[in-house]
Parts: sequence; C-alpha cells; structure tokens
Amino acid sequence: MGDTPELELRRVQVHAAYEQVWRELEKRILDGTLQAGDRLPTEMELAQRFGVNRSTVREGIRRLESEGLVRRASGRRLVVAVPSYGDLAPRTSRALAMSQVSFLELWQVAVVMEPLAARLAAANANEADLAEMRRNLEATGETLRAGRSPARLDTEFQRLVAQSAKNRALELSREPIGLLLYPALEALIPLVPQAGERLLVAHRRIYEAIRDRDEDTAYHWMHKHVVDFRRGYELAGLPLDAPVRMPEPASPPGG
Amino acid sequence: MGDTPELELRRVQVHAAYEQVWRELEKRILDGTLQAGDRLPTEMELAQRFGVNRSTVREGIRRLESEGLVRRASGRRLVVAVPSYGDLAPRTSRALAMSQVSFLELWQVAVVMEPLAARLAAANANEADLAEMRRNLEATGETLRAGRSPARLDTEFQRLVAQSAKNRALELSREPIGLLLYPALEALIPLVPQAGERLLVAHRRIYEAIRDRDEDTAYHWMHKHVVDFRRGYELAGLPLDAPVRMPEPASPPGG
DNA sequence: GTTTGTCCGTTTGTCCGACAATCATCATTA
DNA sequence: TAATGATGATTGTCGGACAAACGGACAAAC
Repeated sequence: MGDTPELELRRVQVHAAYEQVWRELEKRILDGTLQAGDRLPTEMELAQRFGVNRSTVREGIRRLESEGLVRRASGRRLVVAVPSYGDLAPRTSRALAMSQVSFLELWQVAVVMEPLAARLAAANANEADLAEMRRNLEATGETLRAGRSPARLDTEFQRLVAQSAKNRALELSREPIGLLLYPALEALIPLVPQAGERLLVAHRRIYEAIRDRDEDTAYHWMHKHVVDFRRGYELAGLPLDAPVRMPEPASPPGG
Repeated sequence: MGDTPELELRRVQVHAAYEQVWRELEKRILDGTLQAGDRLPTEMELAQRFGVNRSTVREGIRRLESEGLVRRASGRRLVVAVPSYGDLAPRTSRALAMSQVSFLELWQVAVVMEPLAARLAAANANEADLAEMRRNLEATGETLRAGRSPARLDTEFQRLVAQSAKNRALELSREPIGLLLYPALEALIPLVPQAGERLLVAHRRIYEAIRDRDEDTAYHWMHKHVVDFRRGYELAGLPLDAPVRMPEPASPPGG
C-alpha cells in the first residue's frame, strides 16, 4: 500500500442553493446589515438578486423563520426579528425530553438555578413583577381550594420569579427545565396530600422576601421549595431516574 | 360607546399547507409513531399522501430539518433524529447576543452552573472524560507557551467538565452561556498578563479533583476559577454591563 | 364625517412539469 | 475478490402559472 502517501482530505463541502440563501441572509442579520424591524425584499426580488428560483428562496426563508430571525408581519412582508425564548425554550425542552432526561438531572439544575433567580429577583424585581406574582398567588390559592392541580400555576410562578431577576441568560437557561419539571407536579399532587399547601406557603414566603428585598431569605425559601419538590416526588414513590415526558404545549410553539 | 359589549375575539388561525405538513410530521415524531432512526418516505410519496405538491412538502421539511428532528443521512433519504445541542446551543447563544445580554448576566449564571458541573463531574466522570481533559490541559499549556490565546481551549475545557457530569440538562443549559462567555477571554488575556498562568493552574486543580473524585474541591476550584475570570475582566477595565458579542462559529451550525 | 363596498396592483401560497446531478444497488469485468 | 460500470430512484433546482389575500385608493351610503 505505498500508494496512499498520508494524504489527508476532508469532505468537500457542497452547499445547496437554499442553504446559501439562508446563510447569507442570516449573516446579514447577525452582522447588523439587516436590523430588527427591517423589511426584507419580496421573494421575487430576493430570487433575482441571488440568481436563483423563487422556490429556492422560499426554502431558505423557511429556515430563517424557524430560527425566529424573521417573521411575517401582520400583513405579509418578511420582517427581521429578534428570536424570543418563546420560540427557543420549547424546542430545548423537546430535545431534553427526546434524550430521555431524568427527573434527577432536571432537578439538579433547578436546585441551583431557581434559588439564584429568587436572589436576583429580590434585588431587581419591580412593582409590575410583584403585581404579577400576587395575581399568581391568588390564583394558586383558588385553584387549591377548588381541588384542582396548581402545576401550571407553579410553572408560571417560577417563570415570574425568573423574569423579575432581570437576567435574560438565566431566564433562557431555566425555562426549558421549568417547562419539563413542574408538570411533574400534576402526577405528584394527588399522591401527596399536603403538597399543595406546602407549595402555597413556600410561594408566599418567596414572594414576601422578594418584595422586602431580602435576598438571602428569597434564596433560602426557594432552595427549600425545590428540595421539597424532590422530597414530594420521592414520597409519592415516583422514580428519580425515570425519563420525564414532554407536557402538552400550553401555547402553540412559534410559527 | 355602549355598542362594544366586551367582545373578545382572537385572531382566526389559518395554517398554510406547508405548516400542516410540518406539524403533522412533528407530531408523529414526538408521539413516537416515527422513531429516531426511522426513514421517512420520499418527498414524492409524502406529497401524494398529504395531497399536496412536492414543493409544499419540501418547505415543511426545511422546518423539521431546522429543528433537528430529521436529518439527511449520508445519502439522501430523510431520517428521524434526536435534536442535539450542537443544533440548539448556537441558536440560543444568538438569541442572547441579539438581546444584548451583558457579561454580568452571563457570569451570574456561569458562577453557579460551572461549579455544579465540576461537582457532578467529580462524581461521574469516566476514564474517557479524564483523558480528554488531559489532552485539553496539554494543549492549553502549549498554547500559552507559544503565546497564543487559550480562549477556545478554555471554552472546550468547561464543556468537557460539563460532559463529564453526565447531566444533559446541565450540559444543554450551560452551553449557550459558555459559547458567549469564554470568547471574552480573547480580549482579556492580552490585558492581564498573569491570566493565562492562573487559568492553567485552575484547570489543573479542577482536573485533579475530578480525577480524585473530590467533589468539594472540584466545586471550589471551579467557583474560584469563574470568580477569577470576572476579576480579570474587571482588572482589564472591561465593562461588566456591556453587551457581549457573538463569536465566530468554531464549527458551522447544524444543517 | 365616518363607515362600507369595490377595484387594482402586489405578494404570497400552491401547483405543475421538467431536468441534471447524485446516490444506492447490483450486475459485470478484470 | 475487488474494482468498475450501468441502472433506477431521489433530490435539488428551475420556469411558469394561478388563486387568494393583502394594502391602498376611491366611490357610495349612512
């Protein structure tokens, strides 16, 4: 075999035309040539400028749409947009669910993220944030009195705390986990009678600490709350290492 | 104005055909009808079964591809896949960068996530993980001796630690942050002469602690390391609250 | 003067039919 | 047996086409 002189070759990259359309537009958006809010040219015009068929342009555009970099304005013209975590979080949740992530894995992250969120919320929450939390607390109380499951409201409470933290990296990191984790309450509540009351108490304490700008108390109650969640899960006899399931989407994923 | 009796209307949903194709296939994948690894029918066949044109099917497929739910095998046929964070993390990073997230916001998350990763890594790393860290350590040493920037290798080291933690939720949560945060080293290193050496020492300690299954030491050194990173950033006179920029992609984003 | 109905040019969503390039497969050849 | 070539299936791209929906302008009706 003396005829293969250590020749190192890498796969020659061949990009489909619609991919190049997508990448080119993406690049223009990311480098600021196209700013959020700008209107894109019509499909016909894009096709002419790129020198490809309109069908090809459309396939590229689908990709951009899916990434949340462009949206269709009320009317029809394409408009450059900033991707929202409304688009991203459910997708990450799905990837986690499809990877058969266990309750324990999610919990291990939540138990550090949520207390951090509470601490930052105590530092940064504004009056509007507090009002939303109050509204959520009341709704949770009613829901419990009516004997229904507060799972969705708990998910929301955690999200509201994270929103109050004024840290978008935190918000975006924890959202996919919250989306997968708290629906597990749905299964837990009926099995652990005292869970609902404990949850409400914890939420109240967390809210009060945030309102009073008491970072440490907010942190500790949230930590306790998340630990409590795990304990309830074990108490109910649910397996920590079983994969979680993807909940029904509350709001339809971005399109 | 008594002629508007609290009438609440929501926008009537009209779904384009390609959207329905996308949603239907997505549903089949998520509910398990189509399992990872399964081959999808050909575009022609999909078009016939959905009763739409092949072009329409193709637009829907682009969406699925973008979500990582389906890939083109080496050949051509579409294959159902599990979305990887290779697809997801860069997108989340972009969303963060476009939202003008500050160094401080990223750091606040990193300072709790990375030590957690180190602790779990000390508990769960296997021999292959350790070998990769060793390789990374050596490369970092060489890079520093050569006077080049270890930014990319640092990003990789943190990723390797997270991989060793055997927690996919953690891995997926921290990756977008790491991707945005550590490239800031590129700007930092030339300004803080001792930074490179300190970084290498920290990496070594973290590696040793993980190897020795010493969770607390791994945790503390990683915490120290991340705190050190921030101190270096401040020392260099870089503003904590300025938005970070999106780094050049090391590997082209999934497609 | 404001609302409603109508028209028109533009743009999108969808369809049809077609072709070259590429891939998977298998029979053929050295 | 392993390399080579032929064959059929499938994708990527194209050009052209049309109905539906939109934005805007204008006229008619209240």
